[in-house]
Amino acid sequence: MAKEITPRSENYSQWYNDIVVKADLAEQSAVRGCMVIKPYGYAIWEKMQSILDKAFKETGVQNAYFPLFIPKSFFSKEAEHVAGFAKECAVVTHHRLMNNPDGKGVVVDPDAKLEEELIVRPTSETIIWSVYKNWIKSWRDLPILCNQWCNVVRWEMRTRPFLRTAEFLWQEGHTAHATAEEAQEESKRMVGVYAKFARETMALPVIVGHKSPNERFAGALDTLTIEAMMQDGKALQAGTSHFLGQNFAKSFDVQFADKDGSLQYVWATSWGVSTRLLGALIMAHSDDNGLVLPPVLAPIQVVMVPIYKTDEEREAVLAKFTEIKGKLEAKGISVKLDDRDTLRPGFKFAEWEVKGVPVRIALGARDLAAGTVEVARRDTLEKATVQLEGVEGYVEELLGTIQKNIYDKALAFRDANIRKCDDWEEFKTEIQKGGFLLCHWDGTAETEQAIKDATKATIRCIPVDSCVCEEEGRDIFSGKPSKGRVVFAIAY
RNA sequence: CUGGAUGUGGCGCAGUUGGUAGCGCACCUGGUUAGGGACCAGGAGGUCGAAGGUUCAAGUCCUUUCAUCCAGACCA
Repeated sequence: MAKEITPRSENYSQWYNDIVVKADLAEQSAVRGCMVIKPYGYAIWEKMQSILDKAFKETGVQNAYFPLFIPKSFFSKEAEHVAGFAKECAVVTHHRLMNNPDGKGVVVDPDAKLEEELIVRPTSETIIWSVYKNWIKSWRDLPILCNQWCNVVRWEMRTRPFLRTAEFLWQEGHTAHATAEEAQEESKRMVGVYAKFARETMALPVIVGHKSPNERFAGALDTLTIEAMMQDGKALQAGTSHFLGQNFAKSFDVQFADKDGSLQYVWATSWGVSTRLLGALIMAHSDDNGLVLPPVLAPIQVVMVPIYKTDEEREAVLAKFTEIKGKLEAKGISVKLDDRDTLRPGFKFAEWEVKGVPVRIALGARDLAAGTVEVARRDTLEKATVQLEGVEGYVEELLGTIQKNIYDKALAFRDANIRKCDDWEEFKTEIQKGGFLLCHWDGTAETEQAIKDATKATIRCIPVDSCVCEEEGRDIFSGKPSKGRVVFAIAY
């Protein structure tokens, strides 16, 4: 089985695609720009979902579900919002097919044209706010904290597995509050949930910050983001949390009677992360041998590969493995005993490596005689011979070590690729090398746009919890005064 | 939408100046193997993206068309 992966250094895109395919995460589908997420890839997504979902619920958020289709009239109520999404919407115009009169296949029945077209949701703000209008009458009804796990469709011109697909899975939270402060706090709380998840679960050292006005969500007053650095030095927006002000409340006329009897528009937030997180995971941690999964997210944390020549040896090894497996599972560790009799050990080693399983245990007659076992770790590819007795404790500790090591490695990489830059000429060449540049910015959209036009670099965020750099300086492009540095990078 | 490229067994590819399709991997059978992607022997599987044209003869030449990939443009 050919599983060679193109080295990162040769073609980063190809390297990424290879890992997606060869680690058995996803494949291309018959529909342009849409992918099939395979069981192994989906299992990782399910782990992400369960951890995030728990974190959401701890903050009082409840899950709900809203329609896939949005009447065109709903969608066009918020002017900025529609401007942001209009170019990439799938539209339902008919509701029936009929046999082709010329006998070949089926055609759309022209008589089944919808009076009002339906938009396949690119995001659900509009349909949700049309519903919230009926839910909200009094200050006692607030806050409303809903999240939905669903798919959305954005007809992107160019797609890439996980990073940008025409259809993708995500969660979108939509909250309604009585005051601006409360809404802003909610928005901050949720970006905090994302940052904690990215760092502790995905081992991704993200930077939290505000988006510049140019990069904000269509219809938001403020957008908070977690920005990650990929191994080619490019930035990836991994999650966002928006303070929507009263824009949607006003567009959908959502008002409530306040304690003092006055009628007020509610304040809103929305926040989301998507299967793009899987793309971030792949690009941040993988190496040229394949996927590297942080133990917390790995569907299989430990794989056992038996080595034997005879049936007697096989039975003895499998019996010992089954015993260890029980002990590991008792500690909550997910274990796969690869007892396939048709494949050789070397093949299995390579296969599980491509799939990113954090720990591999190999056991053969030689080990049984010596009372030892071989434990290999995916992140460093190191192998150790350890005592069979108590190996479950060793493995449990190792999983924690690996989780931490993957994070530390990514953090060291990120920090090695962040630098300050105060000279425009230097900026133009440095930014092309990848990595983040911390530069002064005068706060204007014009400057930001000019820099983007000249270099393709955008302001990834105005950091609030790492790389914070509040100091007086002069804008790298315009030379105007600045109160602090922001993060510039070329992004996915 | 702009460039560039590619469509040939499941996957990856070769196929000279046109002569009726081949290789590697995977698959099936049998055997030997087994501590880093095994080996030997045998076997099955394709009207070469689609449509039309030139020709005695088209995977190969011409026209049209469809699809995909890469780089742009685009993208909360």
